[in-house]
Amino acid sequence: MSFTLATWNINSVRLREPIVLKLLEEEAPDVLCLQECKSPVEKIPTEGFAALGYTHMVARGQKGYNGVAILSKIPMVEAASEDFASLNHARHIAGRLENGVTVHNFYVPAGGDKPDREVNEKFGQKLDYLTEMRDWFHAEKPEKSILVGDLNIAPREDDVWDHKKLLKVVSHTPIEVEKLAETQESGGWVDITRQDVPEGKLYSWWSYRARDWDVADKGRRLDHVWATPDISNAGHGSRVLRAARGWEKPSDHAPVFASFDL
DNA sequence: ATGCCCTATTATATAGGA
Repeated sequence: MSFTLATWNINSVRLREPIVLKLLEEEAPDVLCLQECKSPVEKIPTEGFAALGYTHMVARGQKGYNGVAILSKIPMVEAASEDFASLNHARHIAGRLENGVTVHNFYVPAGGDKPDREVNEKFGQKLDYLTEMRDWFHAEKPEKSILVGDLNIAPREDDVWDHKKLLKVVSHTPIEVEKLAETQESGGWVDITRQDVPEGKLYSWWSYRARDWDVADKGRRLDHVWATPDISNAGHGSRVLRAARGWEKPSDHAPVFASFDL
């Protein structure tokens, strides 16, 4: 079977219910992974999603911060939920689809301002979170799996608007890029987005602070779609729905899509 | 690279985002 999946940091699923519905109506991915829902699970507005055919959901939530959810048209059961780095944060949920594919949805800690764990505890937590992800996937040896989410790291030079200017900015520092590579290698994960779009600038996030995000185009590719090697060849059709960054009351992230023919 | 920003909170300033 073939299915399409999207990942989107929504920055409040309740405030942005209208544009979640717009995405589901207009693009109709089979599976939508959301991050930064900023809502307890019981307050996620599921009725409208279900009315569009997204009758399955697995989620973790907390009040005000973090929160991850997977909405699916395909029957799905909860497969895992880890609290890496013991932060007591809702940053990971995994679902197993009826077709046998496991989908991991992550919201990796942003890491604060200064890229130095001695002066910025949050940066240390980000590195520790990635280390524990790495070790977990090393033990888990994932198969027939997809990993998506806001990983809060733009690894490649062409994943940011200016590589040199961002070398000391959290999200693109060499230590984070190396950590992300370790995590990716431990699970054998293939970057599906860059498998499909191997060349050129590609972003999924543009700051709210830029006066004209579209013209300035100072973006970063923080949102990722990975897959295990046994299904990576089935991945295709990757794209960033940049237009969604310009929708009414937008998230600062745009959805990233990929399809799999299995 | 900072920032003319944005969100949730038993809110009315603060913490967090990246």
